[in-house]
Amino acid sequence: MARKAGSHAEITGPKVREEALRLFAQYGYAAVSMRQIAKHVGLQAGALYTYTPDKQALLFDLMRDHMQKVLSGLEDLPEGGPVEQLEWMVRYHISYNLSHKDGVFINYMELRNLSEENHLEISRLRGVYEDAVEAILIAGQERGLFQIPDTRLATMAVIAMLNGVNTWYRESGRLSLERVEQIHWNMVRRAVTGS
Amino acid sequence: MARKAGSHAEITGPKVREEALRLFAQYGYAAVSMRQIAKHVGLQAGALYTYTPDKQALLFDLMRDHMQKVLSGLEDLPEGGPVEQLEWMVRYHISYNLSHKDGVFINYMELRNLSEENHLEISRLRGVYEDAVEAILIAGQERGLFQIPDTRLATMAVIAMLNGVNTWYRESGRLSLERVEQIHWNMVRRAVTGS
DNA sequence: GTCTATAGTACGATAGAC
DNA sequence: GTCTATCGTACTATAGAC
Repeated sequence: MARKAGSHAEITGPKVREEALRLFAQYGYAAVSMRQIAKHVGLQAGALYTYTPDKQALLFDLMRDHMQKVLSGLEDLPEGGPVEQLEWMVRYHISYNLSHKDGVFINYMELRNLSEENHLEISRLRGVYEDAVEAILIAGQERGLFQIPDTRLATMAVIAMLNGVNTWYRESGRLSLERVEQIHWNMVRRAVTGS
Repeated sequence: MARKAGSHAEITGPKVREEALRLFAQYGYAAVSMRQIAKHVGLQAGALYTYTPDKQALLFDLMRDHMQKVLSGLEDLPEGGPVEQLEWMVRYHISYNLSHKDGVFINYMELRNLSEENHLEISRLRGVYEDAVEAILIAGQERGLFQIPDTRLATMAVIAMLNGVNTWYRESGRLSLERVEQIHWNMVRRAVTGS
Protein backbone atom coordinates (compact mmCIF):
# COMPACT_ATOMS: atom_id res chain seq x y z
CA MET A 1 0.00 0.00 0.00
CA ALA A 2 1.22 3.43 -0.92
CA ARG A 3 1.46 5.66 2.11
CA LYS A 4 2.33 9.29 2.71
CA ALA A 5 5.70 9.98 4.24
CA GLY A 6 5.25 10.40 7.99
CA SER A 7 2.23 8.14 8.16
CA HIS A 8 2.98 5.32 10.55
CA ALA A 9 -0.15 4.45 12.46
CA GLU A 10 0.78 0.85 13.21
CA ILE A 11 4.08 1.93 14.71
CA THR A 12 3.10 5.26 16.23
CA GLY A 13 0.06 4.09 18.17
CA PRO A 14 1.92 1.55 20.29
CA LYS A 15 4.83 3.93 20.66
CA VAL A 16 2.55 6.61 22.10
CA ARG A 17 1.28 4.15 24.68
CA GLU A 18 4.76 2.88 25.41
CA GLU A 19 6.19 6.34 26.03
CA ALA A 20 3.14 7.45 28.00
CA LEU A 21 3.45 4.40 30.25
CA ARG A 22 7.12 5.05 30.85
CA LEU A 23 6.67 8.77 31.53
CA PHE A 24 3.57 8.35 33.74
CA ALA A 25 5.46 5.76 35.79
CA GLN A 26 8.53 7.94 36.11
CA TYR A 27 7.04 11.37 36.79
CA GLY A 28 3.36 10.76 37.52
CA TYR A 29 0.32 11.36 35.34
CA ALA A 30 -0.33 14.89 36.56
CA ALA A 31 3.29 15.94 36.11
CA VAL A 32 3.60 14.70 32.52
CA SER A 33 2.33 16.90 29.69
CA MET A 34 1.02 15.81 26.33
CA ARG A 35 3.82 17.88 24.80
CA GLN A 36 6.35 15.82 26.74
CA ILE A 37 4.88 12.54 25.52
CA ALA A 38 4.76 13.83 21.94
CA LYS A 39 8.40 14.89 22.10
CA HIS A 40 9.50 11.41 23.19
CA VAL A 41 7.46 9.79 20.43
CA GLY A 42 8.75 12.26 17.87
CA LEU A 43 5.51 14.08 17.19
CA GLN A 44 3.90 17.44 17.72
CA ALA A 45 1.45 17.50 20.61
CA GLY A 46 -1.64 17.80 18.44
CA ALA A 47 -0.85 14.58 16.60
CA LEU A 48 -1.31 12.56 19.81
CA TYR A 49 -5.03 13.12 19.54
CA THR A 50 -5.10 10.79 16.56
CA TYR A 51 -4.39 7.98 19.01
CA THR A 52 -6.32 8.97 22.09
CA PRO A 53 -9.38 11.16 22.62
CA ASP A 54 -7.68 12.77 25.60
CA LYS A 55 -5.06 12.35 28.30
CA GLN A 56 -7.45 10.65 30.72
CA ALA A 57 -8.35 7.94 28.18
CA LEU A 58 -4.65 7.31 27.59
CA LEU A 59 -4.11 6.68 31.31
CA PHE A 60 -7.20 4.52 31.63
CA ASP A 61 -6.27 2.35 28.64
CA LEU A 62 -2.82 1.72 30.06
CA MET A 63 -4.20 0.76 33.45
CA ARG A 64 -6.96 -1.44 32.07
CA ASP A 65 -4.60 -3.22 29.69
CA HIS A 66 -2.28 -3.97 32.58
CA MET A 67 -5.02 -5.44 34.71
CA GLN A 68 -6.40 -7.50 31.84
CA LYS A 69 -2.99 -9.00 31.16
CA VAL A 70 -2.50 -9.78 34.83
CA LEU A 71 -5.87 -11.50 34.95
CA SER A 72 -5.40 -13.45 31.74
CA GLY A 73 -2.17 -14.83 33.20
CA LEU A 74 -4.26 -16.41 35.96
CA GLU A 75 -5.62 -18.86 33.40
CA ASP A 76 -2.37 -20.77 33.83
CA LEU A 77 -3.16 -21.45 37.49
CA PRO A 78 -2.39 -25.15 37.80
CA GLU A 79 -4.93 -27.65 38.93
CA GLY A 80 -4.05 -29.21 42.24
CA GLY A 81 -4.31 -28.51 45.94
CA PRO A 82 -4.47 -25.08 47.58
CA VAL A 83 -0.86 -25.30 48.74
CA GLU A 84 0.45 -25.85 45.22
CA GLN A 85 -1.86 -23.19 43.86
CA LEU A 86 -0.79 -20.67 46.48
CA GLU A 87 2.87 -21.29 45.70
CA TRP A 88 2.14 -20.72 42.02
CA MET A 89 0.28 -17.48 42.84
CA VAL A 90 3.18 -16.18 44.94
CA ARG A 91 5.68 -16.88 42.18
CA TYR A 92 3.40 -15.57 39.44
CA HIS A 93 2.68 -12.36 41.32
CA ILE A 94 6.33 -11.61 42.03
CA SER A 95 7.65 -12.49 38.59
CA TYR A 96 4.86 -10.81 36.66
CA ASN A 97 5.14 -7.62 38.69
CA LEU A 98 8.90 -7.46 38.31
CA SER A 99 8.66 -7.86 34.55
CA HIS A 100 5.95 -5.18 34.26
CA LYS A 101 7.12 -2.60 36.75
CA ASP A 102 5.74 0.47 35.01
CA GLY A 103 2.29 -1.05 34.60
CA VAL A 104 2.22 -2.14 38.23
CA PHE A 105 3.39 1.26 39.34
CA ILE A 106 0.78 3.33 37.54
CA ASN A 107 -1.97 0.93 38.63
CA TYR A 108 -0.88 1.69 42.19
CA MET A 109 -0.17 5.37 41.98
CA GLU A 110 -2.64 6.77 39.51
CA LEU A 111 -5.96 5.41 40.72
CA ARG A 112 -6.85 8.82 42.11
CA ASN A 113 -6.27 10.49 38.75
CA LEU A 114 -8.96 8.39 37.08
CA SER A 115 -12.43 9.73 36.45
CA GLU A 116 -15.02 8.19 38.74
CA GLU A 117 -16.25 5.83 36.03
CA ASN A 118 -12.76 4.68 35.09
CA HIS A 119 -11.80 4.31 38.74
CA LEU A 120 -14.73 1.97 39.27
CA GLU A 121 -13.67 -0.27 36.39
CA ILE A 122 -10.04 -0.56 37.52
CA SER A 123 -11.13 -1.24 41.09
CA ARG A 124 -13.44 -3.93 39.80
CA LEU A 125 -10.61 -5.64 37.90
CA ARG A 126 -8.40 -5.43 40.97
CA GLY A 127 -11.19 -7.03 42.97
CA VAL A 128 -11.30 -9.95 40.55
CA TYR A 129 -7.61 -10.57 41.19
CA GLU A 130 -8.05 -10.36 44.95
CA ASP A 131 -10.96 -12.77 44.76
CA ALA A 132 -8.81 -15.27 42.87
CA VAL A 133 -6.22 -15.19 45.63
CA GLU A 134 -8.84 -15.42 48.35
CA ALA A 135 -10.47 -18.41 46.64
CA ILE A 136 -7.25 -20.37 47.14
CA LEU A 137 -7.05 -19.38 50.80
CA ILE A 138 -10.69 -20.33 51.35
CA ALA A 139 -10.18 -23.71 49.70
CA GLY A 140 -7.16 -24.40 51.88
CA GLN A 141 -8.97 -23.25 54.98
CA GLU A 142 -11.93 -25.53 54.27
CA ARG A 143 -9.66 -28.54 53.84
CA GLY A 144 -7.86 -27.78 57.08
CA LEU A 145 -4.60 -27.04 55.28
CA PHE A 146 -4.46 -23.41 56.32
CA GLN A 147 -5.12 -21.77 59.68
CA ILE A 148 -6.39 -18.32 58.77
CA PRO A 149 -8.62 -16.30 61.09
CA ASP A 150 -9.85 -14.04 58.26
CA THR A 151 -9.34 -14.97 54.62
CA ARG A 152 -9.98 -11.48 53.26
CA LEU A 153 -7.45 -9.89 55.58
CA ALA A 154 -4.95 -12.63 54.79
CA THR A 155 -5.51 -12.05 51.07
CA MET A 156 -4.76 -8.36 51.38
CA ALA A 157 -1.74 -9.05 53.61
CA VAL A 158 -0.24 -11.57 51.19
CA ILE A 159 -0.76 -9.30 48.18
CA ALA A 160 0.71 -6.35 50.06
CA MET A 161 3.78 -8.35 51.04
CA LEU A 162 4.36 -9.51 47.49
CA ASN A 163 3.82 -6.04 46.06
CA GLY A 164 6.63 -4.83 48.30
CA VAL A 165 9.20 -6.66 46.21
CA ASN A 166 8.89 -4.15 43.37
CA THR A 167 10.04 -1.32 45.63
CA TRP A 168 13.46 -2.73 46.36
CA TYR A 169 14.36 -5.64 44.02
CA ARG A 170 17.14 -5.02 41.51
CA GLU A 171 18.25 -7.57 38.94
CA SER A 172 21.84 -6.68 39.69
CA GLY A 173 21.26 -7.14 43.42
CA ARG A 174 22.28 -9.72 45.94
CA LEU A 175 19.35 -12.07 45.45
CA SER A 176 18.19 -13.92 42.34
CA LEU A 177 14.55 -13.83 41.28
CA GLU A 178 14.23 -17.53 42.11
CA ARG A 179 15.60 -16.94 45.60
CA VAL A 180 13.27 -14.01 46.20
CA GLU A 181 10.29 -16.07 45.06
CA GLN A 182 11.36 -18.97 47.22
CA ILE A 183 11.86 -16.93 50.38
CA HIS A 184 8.53 -15.20 49.92
CA TRP A 185 6.80 -18.49 49.36
CA ASN A 186 8.32 -19.76 52.58
CA MET A 187 7.07 -16.74 54.49
CA VAL A 188 3.60 -16.90 52.97
CA ARG A 189 3.36 -20.64 53.58
CA ARG A 190 4.37 -20.24 57.20
CA ALA A 191 2.07 -17.25 57.66
CA VAL A 192 -0.99 -19.18 56.50
CA THR A 193 -0.12 -22.64 57.81
CA GLY A 194 1.97 -21.97 60.86
CA SER A 195 4.54 -24.54 59.75
CA MET B 1 -0.23 42.50 71.86
CA ALA B 2 -2.12 44.62 69.39
CA ARG B 3 -2.34 43.00 66.02
CA LYS B 4 -3.66 44.04 62.66
CA ALA B 5 -6.88 42.41 61.59
CA GLY B 6 -6.06 39.45 59.38
CA SER B 7 -2.68 38.80 60.97
CA HIS B 8 -2.68 35.29 62.36
CA ALA B 9 0.73 33.73 61.86
CA GLU B 10 0.46 31.27 64.72
CA ILE B 11 -2.80 29.93 63.37
CA THR B 12 -2.26 30.35 59.65
CA GLY B 13 1.13 28.61 59.41
CA PRO B 14 -0.11 25.28 60.78
CA LYS B 15 -3.30 25.61 58.80
CA VAL B 16 -1.37 25.98 55.56
CA ARG B 17 0.53 22.81 56.32
CA GLU B 18 -2.61 21.00 57.38
CA GLU B 19 -4.53 21.85 54.21
CA ALA B 20 -1.52 21.16 52.00
CA LEU B 21 -1.10 17.72 53.58
CA ARG B 22 -4.75 16.92 53.07
CA LEU B 23 -4.84 18.13 49.48
CA PHE B 24 -1.53 16.53 48.48
CA ALA B 25 -2.76 13.22 49.90
CA GLN B 26 -6.10 13.47 48.15
CA TYR B 27 -5.12 14.72 44.70
CA GLY B 28 -1.34 14.41 44.53
CA TYR B 29 1.35 17.07 44.78
CA ALA B 30 1.54 17.74 41.06
CA ALA B 31 -2.22 18.06 40.71
CA VAL B 32 -2.67 20.55 43.55
CA SER B 33 -2.05 24.24 42.89
CA MET B 34 -0.91 26.86 45.36
CA ARG B 35 -4.13 28.73 44.55
CA GLN B 36 -6.11 25.65 45.62
CA ILE B 37 -4.26 25.41 48.94
CA ALA B 38 -4.71 29.12 49.55
CA LYS B 39 -8.42 28.89 48.91
CA HIS B 40 -8.86 26.13 51.49
CA VAL B 41 -6.87 28.08 54.05
CA GLY B 42 -8.79 31.26 53.31
CA LEU B 43 -5.97 33.24 51.76
CA GLN B 44 -4.88 34.63 48.44
CA ALA B 45 -2.21 32.56 46.73
CA GLY B 46 0.57 35.09 47.24
CA ALA B 47 0.15 35.02 51.01
CA LEU B 48 1.22 31.38 51.16
CA TYR B 49 4.77 32.48 50.46
CA THR B 50 4.93 34.00 53.93
CA TYR B 51 4.92 30.42 55.22
CA THR B 52 6.97 28.54 52.69
CA PRO B 53 9.68 29.60 50.24
CA ASP B 54 8.04 27.50 47.55
CA LYS B 55 5.79 24.52 46.84
CA GLN B 56 8.64 22.02 46.93
CA ALA B 57 9.70 23.09 50.43
CA LEU B 58 6.12 22.70 51.60
CA LEU B 59 6.05 19.09 50.39
CA PHE B 60 9.45 18.30 51.83
CA ASP B 61 8.61 19.75 55.25
CA LEU B 62 5.45 17.65 55.43
CA MET B 63 7.30 14.48 54.49
CA ARG B 64 10.22 15.10 56.82
CA ASP B 65 7.97 15.94 59.73
CA HIS B 66 6.06 12.72 59.20
CA MET B 67 9.21 10.61 59.18
CA GLN B 68 10.63 12.37 62.22
CA LYS B 69 7.47 11.72 64.20
CA VAL B 70 7.45 8.08 63.12
CA LEU B 71 11.05 7.72 64.24
CA SER B 72 10.61 9.52 67.54
CA GLY B 73 7.81 7.08 68.34
CA LEU B 74 10.38 4.30 68.17
CA GLU B 75 11.87 5.60 71.41
CA ASP B 76 9.04 3.81 73.18
CA LEU B 77 10.27 0.43 71.91
CA PRO B 78 10.14 -1.69 75.06
CA GLU B 79 13.16 -3.44 76.46
CA GLY B 80 12.87 -7.18 76.27
CA GLY B 81 13.39 -10.01 73.84
CA PRO B 82 13.14 -9.80 70.04
CA VAL B 83 9.74 -11.52 70.02
CA GLU B 84 8.20 -8.93 72.35
CA GLN B 85 9.91 -6.11 70.46
CA LEU B 86 8.69 -7.40 67.10
CA GLU B 87 5.14 -7.60 68.37
CA TRP B 88 5.40 -4.03 69.60
CA MET B 89 6.76 -2.93 66.21
CA VAL B 90 3.91 -4.61 64.34
CA ARG B 91 1.30 -2.96 66.51
CA TYR B 92 3.06 0.42 66.49
CA HIS B 93 3.42 0.38 62.72
CA ILE B 94 -0.21 -0.46 62.07
CA SER B 95 -1.71 1.89 64.63
CA TYR B 96 0.58 4.82 63.84
CA ASN B 97 -0.02 4.50 60.12
CA LEU B 98 -3.77 4.28 60.52
CA SER B 99 -3.83 7.41 62.67
CA HIS B 100 -1.64 9.36 60.23
CA LYS B 101 -2.96 8.21 56.87
CA ASP B 102 -2.27 11.38 54.92
CA GLY B 103 1.32 11.58 56.12
CA VAL B 104 1.92 7.92 55.30
CA PHE B 105 0.33 8.36 51.92
CA ILE B 106 2.39 11.31 50.74
CA ASN B 107 5.58 9.70 52.02
CA TYR B 108 4.73 6.79 49.74
CA MET B 109 3.43 8.56 46.71
CA GLU B 110 5.38 11.76 46.46
CA LEU B 111 8.99 10.63 46.74
CA ARG B 112 9.45 11.17 43.02
CA ASN B 113 8.30 14.77 43.26
CA LEU B 114 11.09 15.68 45.65
CA SER B 115 14.23 17.40 44.46
CA GLU B 116 17.24 15.12 44.45
CA GLU B 117 18.57 16.57 47.69
CA ASN B 118 15.23 16.29 49.47
CA HIS B 119 14.70 12.78 48.12
CA LEU B 120 18.01 11.70 49.63
CA GLU B 121 17.04 12.97 53.06
CA ILE B 122 13.62 11.28 53.10
CA SER B 123 15.16 8.03 51.86
CA ARG B 124 17.73 8.27 54.62
CA LEU B 125 15.04 8.65 57.28
CA ARG B 126 13.12 5.74 55.82
CA GLY B 127 16.32 3.70 55.96
CA VAL B 128 16.67 4.47 59.67
CA TYR B 129 13.21 3.01 60.25
CA GLU B 130 13.98 -0.08 58.20
CA ASP B 131 17.20 -0.56 60.12
CA ALA B 132 15.31 -0.44 63.41
CA VAL B 133 13.02 -3.23 62.24
CA GLU B 134 15.91 -5.26 60.86
CA ALA B 135 17.84 -4.90 64.14
CA ILE B 136 15.05 -6.78 65.90
CA LEU B 137 15.05 -9.53 63.29
CA ILE B 138 18.83 -9.86 63.49
CA ALA B 139 18.73 -10.08 67.29
CA GLY B 140 16.08 -12.80 67.11
CA GLN B 141 17.98 -14.66 64.42
CA GLU B 142 21.18 -14.62 66.46
CA ARG B 143 19.43 -16.02 69.50
CA GLY B 144 17.84 -18.78 67.46
CA LEU B 145 14.34 -17.40 68.00
CA PHE B 146 13.71 -16.63 64.34
CA GLN B 147 14.44 -18.67 61.23
CA ILE B 148 15.01 -16.05 58.55
CA PRO B 149 17.09 -16.77 55.45
CA ASP B 150 17.65 -13.06 54.75
CA THR B 151 16.94 -10.41 57.37
CA ARG B 152 16.87 -7.49 54.93
CA LEU B 153 14.34 -9.19 52.68
CA ALA B 154 12.26 -10.18 55.69
CA THR B 155 12.35 -6.58 56.93
CA MET B 156 11.04 -5.26 53.64
CA ALA B 157 8.41 -8.00 53.45
CA VAL B 158 7.12 -7.34 56.96
CA ILE B 159 6.97 -3.57 56.41
CA ALA B 160 5.22 -4.07 53.07
CA MET B 161 2.63 -6.35 54.62
CA LEU B 162 1.91 -3.90 57.42
CA ASN B 163 1.73 -0.95 55.04
CA GLY B 164 -0.99 -2.77 53.17
CA VAL B 165 -3.43 -2.24 56.03
CA ASN B 166 -3.81 1.44 55.19
CA THR B 167 -5.18 0.62 51.75
CA TRP B 168 -8.25 -1.23 52.97
CA TYR B 169 -8.87 -0.70 56.71
CA ARG B 170 -11.95 1.31 57.64
CA GLU B 171 -12.87 2.17 61.21
CA SER B 172 -16.47 1.34 60.41
CA GLY B 173 -15.47 -2.02 58.97
CA ARG B 174 -15.81 -5.59 60.07
CA LEU B 175 -12.59 -5.77 62.10
CA SER B 176 -11.45 -3.74 65.09
CA LEU B 177 -8.00 -2.20 65.16
CA GLU B 178 -7.00 -4.57 67.94
CA ARG B 179 -8.10 -7.56 65.89
CA VAL B 180 -6.23 -6.33 62.81
CA GLU B 181 -3.10 -5.83 64.88
CA GLN B 182 -3.45 -9.23 66.45
CA ILE B 183 -3.96 -11.11 63.19
CA HIS B 184 -1.02 -9.35 61.58
CA TRP B 185 1.16 -10.09 64.55
CA ASN B 186 0.19 -13.75 64.24
CA MET B 187 1.11 -13.81 60.56
CA VAL B 188 4.39 -11.99 61.09
CA ARG B 189 5.30 -14.23 64.02
CA ARG B 190 4.60 -17.36 62.02
CA ALA B 191 6.42 -15.98 58.97
CA VAL B 192 9.62 -15.37 60.92
CA THR B 193 9.47 -18.27 63.37
CA GLY B 194 7.59 -20.96 61.51
CA SER B 195 5.41 -21.62 64.52
C1' DG C 1 -1.29 11.08 9.80
C1' DT C 2 1.10 14.98 10.93
C1' DC C 3 1.97 19.72 10.86
C1' DT C 4 1.52 24.81 12.42
C1' DA C 5 -0.98 27.92 14.93
C1' DT C 6 -3.75 29.19 18.49
C1' DA C 7 -7.82 29.58 21.72
C1' DG C 8 -8.65 29.63 26.38
C1' DT C 9 -7.11 28.70 30.74
C1' DA C 10 -4.10 27.87 34.60
C1' DC C 11 0.27 27.75 36.80
C1' DG C 12 4.33 29.33 40.37
C1' DA C 13 6.14 33.13 42.07
C1' DT C 14 7.01 38.21 42.90
C1' DA C 15 6.14 43.40 43.65
C1' DG C 16 4.23 46.86 46.07
C1' DA C 17 0.20 48.84 48.63
C1' DC C 18 -1.88 48.77 53.13
C1' DG D 1 0.45 39.32 57.34
C1' DT D 2 -2.43 39.78 53.64
C1' DC D 3 -4.11 41.89 49.58
C1' DT D 4 -4.35 43.01 44.44
C1' DA D 5 -2.16 42.79 40.27
C1' DT D 6 0.78 40.81 37.20
C1' DC D 7 4.97 38.65 34.81
C1' DG D 8 6.36 34.91 32.19
C1' DT D 9 5.39 30.47 31.20
C1' DA D 10 2.97 26.18 30.39
C1' DC D 11 -1.04 23.51 29.83
C1' DT D 12 -5.03 20.58 27.11
C1' DA D 13 -7.33 20.48 23.21
C1' DT D 14 -8.96 22.01 18.57
C1' DA D 15 -8.90 23.97 13.65
C1' DG D 16 -7.40 23.83 9.27
C1' DA D 17 -3.50 23.19 5.85
C1' DC D 18 -0.98 19.61 3.50
